[in-house]
Amino acid sequence: MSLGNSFGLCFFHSLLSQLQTKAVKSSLLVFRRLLQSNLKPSDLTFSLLIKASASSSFASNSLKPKLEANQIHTHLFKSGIIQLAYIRTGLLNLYVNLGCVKNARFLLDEMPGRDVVAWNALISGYSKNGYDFLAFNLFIEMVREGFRPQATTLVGLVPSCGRLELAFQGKSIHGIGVKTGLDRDSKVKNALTSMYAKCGELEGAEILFEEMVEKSVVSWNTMIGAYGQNGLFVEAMVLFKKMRAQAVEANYVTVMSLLSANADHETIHCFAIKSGIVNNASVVTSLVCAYAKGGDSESAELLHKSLSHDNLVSLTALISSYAETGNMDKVVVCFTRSRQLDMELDAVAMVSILHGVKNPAYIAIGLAFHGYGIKTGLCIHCLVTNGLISMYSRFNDIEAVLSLFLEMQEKPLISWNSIISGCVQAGRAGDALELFFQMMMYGYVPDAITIASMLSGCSQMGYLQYGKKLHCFILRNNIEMEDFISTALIDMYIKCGSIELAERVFRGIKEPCLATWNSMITGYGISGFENKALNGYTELRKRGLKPDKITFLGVLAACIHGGNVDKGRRYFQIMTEEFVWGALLDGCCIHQEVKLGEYLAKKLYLLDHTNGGLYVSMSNLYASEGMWDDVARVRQIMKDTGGDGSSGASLIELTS
DNA sequence: GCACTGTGTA
Repeated sequence: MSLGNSFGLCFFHSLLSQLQTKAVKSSLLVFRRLLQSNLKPSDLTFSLLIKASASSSFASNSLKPKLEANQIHTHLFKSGIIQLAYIRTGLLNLYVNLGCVKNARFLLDEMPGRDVVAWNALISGYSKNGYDFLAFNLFIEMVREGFRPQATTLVGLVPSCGRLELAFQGKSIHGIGVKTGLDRDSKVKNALTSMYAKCGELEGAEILFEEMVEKSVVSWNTMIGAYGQNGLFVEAMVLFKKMRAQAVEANYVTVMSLLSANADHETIHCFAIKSGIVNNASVVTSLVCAYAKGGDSESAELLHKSLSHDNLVSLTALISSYAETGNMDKVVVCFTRSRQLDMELDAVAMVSILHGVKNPAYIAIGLAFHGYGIKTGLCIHCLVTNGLISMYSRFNDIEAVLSLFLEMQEKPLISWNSIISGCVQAGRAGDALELFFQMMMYGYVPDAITIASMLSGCSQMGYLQYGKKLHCFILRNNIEMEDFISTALIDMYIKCGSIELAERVFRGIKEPCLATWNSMITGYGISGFENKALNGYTELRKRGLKPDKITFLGVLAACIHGGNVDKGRRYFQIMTEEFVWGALLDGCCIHQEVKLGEYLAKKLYLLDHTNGGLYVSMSNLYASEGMWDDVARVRQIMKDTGGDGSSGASLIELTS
């Protein structure tokens, strides 16, 4: 009998250890089978059971693994095996992997003779789950109780300092490492390198990296990532080449780090194929994200389909790339697919979708997603509420915006920013100003984004005095003056009638971006400085910037204002010869010039009647003016000609 | 060691 028992157990043990690597079916199922066979599980059985559950519990959002962990916990409790330290730590680790840090904490607190391994498990558990302060406090508690930290302790704790950008605490840990000699451990060195990089102290990272005698692939990856995170993309690539030169084999993290360091995704894709890393799901997901970000939704979708298991991150990237271009039909298709797979969207995906609801024609879809958000509880996230606020403010529904805002339980700065910019965009600068004062009364300090919105509000109302106060605020608080803020500031001074002050701001900028040039050119135009506007255009071209629709409208407005028809005609010719007419048509959407738009659309049709984008632009233009009958008419034409304006397939049909 | 995300200018 006892021999039978040990044979039976051996059989189930080997089954459980196979599950660890395959991680397919529920390990608990195997365990139940074992109990049904009247076998008595030993501590080894439980150890294997816990390990098998832990390896299959990752990347799952569902409740099932958590319930399974609870069941294992119960069995352990009933059999008394939970008293064994190594079993208890295993269970603690399982809870940590499932994100149940409270249960893990309970296990540590009630542990009779807890050892340093248990402390390590919970410290790194807190850190992994983003409870950075708890991780730090636990470390202090551990040291106070007289435990000596190990290399594993530091490896678990140091990432928390990087995430919180607690450089000082990170350095203290580094100090402890030096004192105890633990810093000689290569894992500790890698963790510290990453911490310095995340805190923006690249020099520290470089020193540690150079110091390492034996650089593993993890070390190289860490340093490549360090450069990438700090915007030094060329350095990241150079280091990758060095790594290759030293014959260190790249792995999936290398590929992902390079992708996030803005490396050309097609090149990296080739490299991944050649080195056989392309089968890795994380790499494919990152590639989907890279293609999606680059606007190549088609390639992104192809890659996404090649994944054996659909995952939310990849799907979200795909959804957001469709949403970015306002292609809500595709977004809905992706959403439907996620429902069929029984995948629940998260707040990040929801936000991407809401971002895509720009065209008034899709307002019903926006409302439907609002409903979905309420039903699923996603609306509790302030991320989602901010998305809803922006969506409703795009449609000037300020009442909806205000009620959403009032219902928010916590109102972080970003939500104030959402609602203030929402009011400004809806042309209600007065309300924006009132909210701005309220925000200040609550003790919030405005950031660059608040200021940019408020400046835009001042332009609307012509509040020069208040605009000047905001300018002072920017100077006093050393708020970054480039691009957004300076453009808004210039625009404010122009709209408030002070071209001189606008010029002064403009001259203070070293490298004005296109938007800044545009606002200055437009400003000169409407203030009657036609020549200065045209000089601005020449200067901008000299600097190698590519003018866009707003530049052209600014230049044309300057010519019209100066009554200089000939010059206007000449610039108009340059635009039509060098750039597409379509840019001008989209420009009409911004200024809601329906008549001019129709004229341009006819011209464009003669040039290229297969251009589906033409109909889309016209439909958008009509929609922006609320001319719904005309929108319907254009859509009917699109249907009749078989072009839906976006799919490549229909274009092939038309030309064949 | 890694991927998806909101608020801002013309």
